Amino acid sequence: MPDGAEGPGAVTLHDVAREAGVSVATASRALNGSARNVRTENASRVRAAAAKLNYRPHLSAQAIARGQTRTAALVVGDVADPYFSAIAAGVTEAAEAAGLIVTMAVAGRSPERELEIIRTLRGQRPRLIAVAGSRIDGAATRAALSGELEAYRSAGGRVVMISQRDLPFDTVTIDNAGGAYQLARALAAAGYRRFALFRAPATVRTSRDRCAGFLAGLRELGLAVEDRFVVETEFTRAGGYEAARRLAERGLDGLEVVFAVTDVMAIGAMSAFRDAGLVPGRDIGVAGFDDIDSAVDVTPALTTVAVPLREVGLTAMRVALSDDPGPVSVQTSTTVLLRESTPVRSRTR
Amino acid sequence: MPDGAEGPGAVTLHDVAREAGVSVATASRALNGSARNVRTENASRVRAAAAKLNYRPHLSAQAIARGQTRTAALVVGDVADPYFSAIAAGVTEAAEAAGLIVTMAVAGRSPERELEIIRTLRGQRPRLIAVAGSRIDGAATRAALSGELEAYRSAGGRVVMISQRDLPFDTVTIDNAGGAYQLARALAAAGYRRFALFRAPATVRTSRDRCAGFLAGLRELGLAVEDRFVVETEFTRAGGYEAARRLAERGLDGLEVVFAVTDVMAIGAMSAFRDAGLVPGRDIGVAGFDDIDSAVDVTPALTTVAVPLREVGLTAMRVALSDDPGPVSVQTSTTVLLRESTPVRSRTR
DNA sequence: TTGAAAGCGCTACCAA
DNA sequence: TTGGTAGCGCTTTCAA
Repeated sequence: MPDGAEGPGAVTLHDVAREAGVSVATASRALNGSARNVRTENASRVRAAAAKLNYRPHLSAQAIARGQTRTAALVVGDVADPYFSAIAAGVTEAAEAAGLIVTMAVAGRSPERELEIIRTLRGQRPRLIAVAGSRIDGAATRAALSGELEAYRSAGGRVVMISQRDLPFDTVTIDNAGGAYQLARALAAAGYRRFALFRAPATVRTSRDRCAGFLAGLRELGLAVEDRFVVETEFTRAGGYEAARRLAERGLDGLEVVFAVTDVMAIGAMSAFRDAGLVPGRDIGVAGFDDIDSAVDVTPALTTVAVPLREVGLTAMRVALSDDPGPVSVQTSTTVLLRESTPVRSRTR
Repeated sequence: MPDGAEGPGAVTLHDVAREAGVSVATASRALNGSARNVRTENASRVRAAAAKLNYRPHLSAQAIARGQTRTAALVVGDVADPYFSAIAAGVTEAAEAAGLIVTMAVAGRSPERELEIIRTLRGQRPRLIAVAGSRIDGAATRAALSGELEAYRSAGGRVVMISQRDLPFDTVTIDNAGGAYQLARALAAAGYRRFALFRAPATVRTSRDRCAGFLAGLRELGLAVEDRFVVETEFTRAGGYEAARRLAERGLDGLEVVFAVTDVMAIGAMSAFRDAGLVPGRDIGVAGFDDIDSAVDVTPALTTVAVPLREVGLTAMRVALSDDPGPVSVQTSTTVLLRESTPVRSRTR
């Protein structure tokens, strides 16, 4: 009893074995091994003893002895963000179905923090590491990150990147460019001609892909976004708010619709427009991307590109738990949802 | 190399020690122990070897050897729910600040699942277990849950319950009754007299406390809620939607405002009212509880009772990591926020 | 079917 | 300051 002050310490297999009057080996077999080779009577004695003492096997000890854990590690940018929490929901659901415990870490959108987290997580020897975060191009940490994950994989671990295809690991991507492309066409078909683009710094892949897809869609139709209507801002609600505020302040000047690269930003933008006396959906169209839960609850309901976030999480786990060795890449498709925030424009011309 | 097919296996301290030409003891000291007692030259050799081999200490092995882990366990009802994800954000933030890894499990609002999860989690030997979920009264699992947690605590673990005070452990509660009480008074002061109540089954503590507080607030003013306006429904957006739909179908019949016990339900209700051709805030007032992010983004903005969710998470961790032995109970206060969904009623009478 | 004992990767004590 | 070594709680041979 090393830590008397801290309480009696947890019950060990030894205690159970003694209580049941068998050896630890037998107790181990009865509880967590192939119970087949244990006499029924002994097996039930052991189980009774375990129940009586409220025994739980020490997972770390099992991990050491067995040489593997039953843990899945998940890295997200921010749990409180519905984008990530929906993915996390999918991941945890699949993990629990597979009998794995999830350890989750929050990188807070910082590549340095992400790297540090993965270093630590690797020490857990999880069965897999799923990384959901915006890959930042040109981050100084990229090589280190890749090396860390590579070392983990070569030691037998599985890596799955969610929504970031530029690292040589299993990947579940979202068709960001394709979805934005379709959105551009849909908005054009609804009569919109003068667009603004709210985006994150170009180093954020997700943002860049969505922008590129959107612009490609417009270009095919002979349309474009004027430079002064391209606003670079933060990847948050506040960023969207701020961008819209600036725009409204300056005057819309013929602008018809804003595409913000995430719903969260779009919702911030709607709020700013309203605060500036503009009615979203009437005075200015607004579209987002992701189809987070609240997209249907804002008024007017937000036009967006639906991403099956929970399913992305499920898929990531399926990929990571499969036997397929080579870097697999799964692309989940997206769906344009036109809602009241971008009503059909009847142009008179 | 036991598992040749699976890869070379992870680098161990032995490998590092050999590479550096020192004993494992020295390597251990240089890397994870008090580096003071290691000759500078050796220390840097070891660090160099560790870096070269991309070594990460096996956390499970450390846990076994040291007799304790650096893990915090968190149980939530549903990660994708903003209520829980905000709490989770607070918990993870505090955990990471304390150098703890978070393992998170989702109970899916089922007491049985919650119990099973806690059993498993206990095997992790985390430093603490934080349980954020709606306590269900009369659940058959209550005693088992309590026993499980008690066993964990008596073995030196810390338990903190979030928003549920009926178990004998450290607790961080939300002033559900008080907040609802204040809300009732505020609505009455704004001129409302005829109320509806959307609540979860009475066995859900949070729901019950909020209802009780609300009714107490009304009662003090000589007001009440008619039985036919008390709707029991699910604790979700769909539940709120359904309740409002039924109400609208039947006819409001003088009803002035609905208090739904969570924002998520209130937002569902707003949506149903709108679908029934009623304008929330004009034809019918709506109020919720929690002040989730989207409460300000719906239109009209939702009147609610703000709960400092992230802070609840932070506080829970602070309590659990403190030395204070006795069951501590911290109550976080709430704030009524009157918004456009319940405009002041000018009664002409 | 059982128990003794050798590890698993690491820490920490004890001697040197 | 160092290395040898005895554990930590568990699994899994290997003999009996």
